[in-house]
Amino acid sequence: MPDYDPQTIETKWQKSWEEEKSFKVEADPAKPKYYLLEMFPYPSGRIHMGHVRNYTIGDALARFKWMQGFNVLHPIGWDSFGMPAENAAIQNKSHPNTWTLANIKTMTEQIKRLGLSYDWDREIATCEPKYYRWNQWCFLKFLERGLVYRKNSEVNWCESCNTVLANEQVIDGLCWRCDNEVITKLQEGWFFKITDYADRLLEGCKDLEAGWPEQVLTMQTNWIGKSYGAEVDFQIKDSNEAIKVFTTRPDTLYGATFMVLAPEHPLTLSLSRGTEQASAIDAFIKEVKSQDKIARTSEGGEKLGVFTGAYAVNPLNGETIPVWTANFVLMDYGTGAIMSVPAHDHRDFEFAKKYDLPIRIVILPPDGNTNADDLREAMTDPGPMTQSGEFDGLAGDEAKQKVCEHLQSKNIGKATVQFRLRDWGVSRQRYWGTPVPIIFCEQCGTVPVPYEDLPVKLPLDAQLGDKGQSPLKSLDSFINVPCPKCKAPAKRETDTLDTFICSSWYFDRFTSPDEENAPFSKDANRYWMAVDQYIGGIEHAILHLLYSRFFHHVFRDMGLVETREPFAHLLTQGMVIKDGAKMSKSKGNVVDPDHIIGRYGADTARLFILFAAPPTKQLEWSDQGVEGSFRFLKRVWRLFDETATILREAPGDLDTGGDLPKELKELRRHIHTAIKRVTEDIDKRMQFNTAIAAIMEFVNHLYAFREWWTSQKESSADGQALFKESVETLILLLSPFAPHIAEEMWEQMGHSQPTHHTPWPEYNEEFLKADEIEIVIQVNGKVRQKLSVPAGIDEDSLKAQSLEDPRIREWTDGKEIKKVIVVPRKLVNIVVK
RNA sequence: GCGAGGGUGGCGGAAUUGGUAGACGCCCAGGACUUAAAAUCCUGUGGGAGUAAUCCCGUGCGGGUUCGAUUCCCGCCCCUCGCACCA
Repeated sequence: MPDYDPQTIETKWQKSWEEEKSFKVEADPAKPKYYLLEMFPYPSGRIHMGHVRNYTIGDALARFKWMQGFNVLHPIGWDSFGMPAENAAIQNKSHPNTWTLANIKTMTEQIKRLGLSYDWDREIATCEPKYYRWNQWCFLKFLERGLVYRKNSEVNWCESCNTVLANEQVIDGLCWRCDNEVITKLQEGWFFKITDYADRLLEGCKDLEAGWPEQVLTMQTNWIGKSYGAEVDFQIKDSNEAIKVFTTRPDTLYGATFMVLAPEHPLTLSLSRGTEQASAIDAFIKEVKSQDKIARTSEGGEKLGVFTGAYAVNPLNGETIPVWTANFVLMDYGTGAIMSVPAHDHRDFEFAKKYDLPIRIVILPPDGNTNADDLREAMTDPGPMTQSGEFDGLAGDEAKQKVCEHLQSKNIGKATVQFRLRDWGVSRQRYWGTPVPIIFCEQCGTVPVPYEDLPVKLPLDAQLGDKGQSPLKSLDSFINVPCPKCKAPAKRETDTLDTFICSSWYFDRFTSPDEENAPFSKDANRYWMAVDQYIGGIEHAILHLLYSRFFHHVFRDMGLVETREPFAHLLTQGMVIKDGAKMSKSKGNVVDPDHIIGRYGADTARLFILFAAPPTKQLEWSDQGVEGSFRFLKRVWRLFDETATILREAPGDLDTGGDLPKELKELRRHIHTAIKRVTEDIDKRMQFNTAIAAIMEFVNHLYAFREWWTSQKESSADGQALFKESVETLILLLSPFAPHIAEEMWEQMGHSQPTHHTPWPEYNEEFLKADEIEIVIQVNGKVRQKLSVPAGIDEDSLKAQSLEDPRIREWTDGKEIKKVIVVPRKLVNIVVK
């Protein structure tokens, strides 16, 4: 009678799965497909509990889908370009490639010890030329489509990482990777025109409502930030020039009492020339430029401004209004200039009060008071226009529309939209990434590397500078190339591409990882995409998930993919925490997955992680909880092991002809209840914790049944058969969560087909019904009695029986019975007074 | 400030359509087995009163709807996350 020995069992089955290539799949139009994907890991060194949780959730689902008969694509790969490799290499005086490959090796071993159902034949690593050549291909194709451009601009710069960051990679003014403060810097670089797709990315969110968490969609929607409004031209006094502004409140145009330009706005400087404000403007521009961009753009920052010396004309009321410049107006949103309506905008109000500028109420307040002197704060609510000439009385969208029509008819403005989204800066001044496939030629200018010359290989013999400066800039063998057009000596671009490009289409590559003539095969893509279920951390809610959607939309325009969106369903798993905090080395609360697997086995680790919390919630690590899961698996093993003989001799089928004794009927009901609960918890609710709870309850019932059964003098063949059915069901229900122990028991039961190729058990509604059910009897909504009655009892008898019950009589005697509510199969509520 | 999600025993969490609040597990206590321990099994376990039967209270707080509310509505408090001078 061997004890449960996870190490032996797990080694045995992992070896078997690997040798048999148990989870290898091919596209097969005859079978329904299911593409399950976890966000592929960065090979940082060793796996942590967050990885374990991510992959365990995915694996449970994948195995379940296999058993449901789907052709399951469940791949894994490595997001293996990026800065940590460089930093580690500098520290260890090694090479990023060496470091990365060693980490992949270590982490592969660790992942394999978890018993995950991956198709390892599809493994990819983005740092391999056969992968990143297609990043370059995408770059060139996007360039052809006008979606890539180069510009000199103020960019986010991380001093510690020595590189540019995209807007999405700046979190609270800090670098997303190293938490260092981000500064702005003028830098030339490549941009992806993601703004061209702003509207479609926004609309796509609607397609995703059924499958994505609302939170993520809200974040994406806010990030794209579409605003409806109007562009309006304000004529500059005594000049032919106009200042173009964007406003979301054209209905407040009559209240525009001054204007504000961004300090960087070209008119700020030019308007002030020749006025007595010239020197003040010069000083102000200088001051704002030295001001930290983050501080400047954060709410509550002090609003500072200076009069430019110039005036403009309000196009609707003809009033002359002063033009100011101020730090809170940004050059890169809208037109870089605003009309200020202090009565109806918080910022304008604050600014007007500070610099004593006029305020005029043009939206009627609820109390009807239009005296601006009484205004304590800006009134930003919508309302009827007032003091606005012919528009008085119009309100809301109608008012805005009418004003826009008027502007348009006079050719001084029009309805328009603005987006908060900025183009995606993809140039990185670092080494360990995809080289940008561009050559600079003095004669021909910027020349794309011809497709047939791809990949532009990243030279692996380069030595990193000790501050992370890219060695490419000084590597003559890399830089010096003939111009593809004129063959004259030219120079390669030395920037590399943002690693987020690698992860923006890897899921497409998984459909045909060995494709040599394209980033992926269209046929394979058509069969496998979209990803049916994507699983990963919420930290990618904007970054990776937005970029991937952008790529997918472009691919669709290129005719490479057919689905509208790449990820049909998204699950954002919660964090793993311990002692109330995220696991981290600095806090010393890290639990090493290897340690847990070594001590209890992968099945215990998996079971605990799935049982401790629903997948989307954060999970508090508990060593005692792990003990509990281990104890449960031992309990399952014992149940199986101690009855192995009985199970082996059991007849295959139940002799259903005879009426079963009560205990057997009960057992059968427990089997089918367990199947129903586990199936629905996985499939409909994705709530593994309750699925496992249902299995635990089932096991408790099996123990109770076994005790009753072994106490019987004679054991019936039906009992034996049903017990066998119970244990086999248990094994199958358990197998997505704890696959090794399940597989071992399954084999010992005499099955040659592995569990993941065995159909998922089905329940029979008929067997879910009990003969006797418990009905709760309430008096005035309080539970006073519980009755066991036949399941088929009719309402009237139930009602009568309830009213006659002695204990209920104690509450109802001498009182007037106002009403009796009967909820079939559940309760009776007697209302008395 | 705006948006989203939360608040249930000592702890993690259940309650799926308005119908027995606390499933399942952890912790803890008691018992069985054992020379003993470990392992295992059994019992108990929201709070209060009571020998007990049983009763009262109880899902952040205050109200409401309802025969009945963790669930729906109104107001408030607190926590987490995201956005945040975006005109």
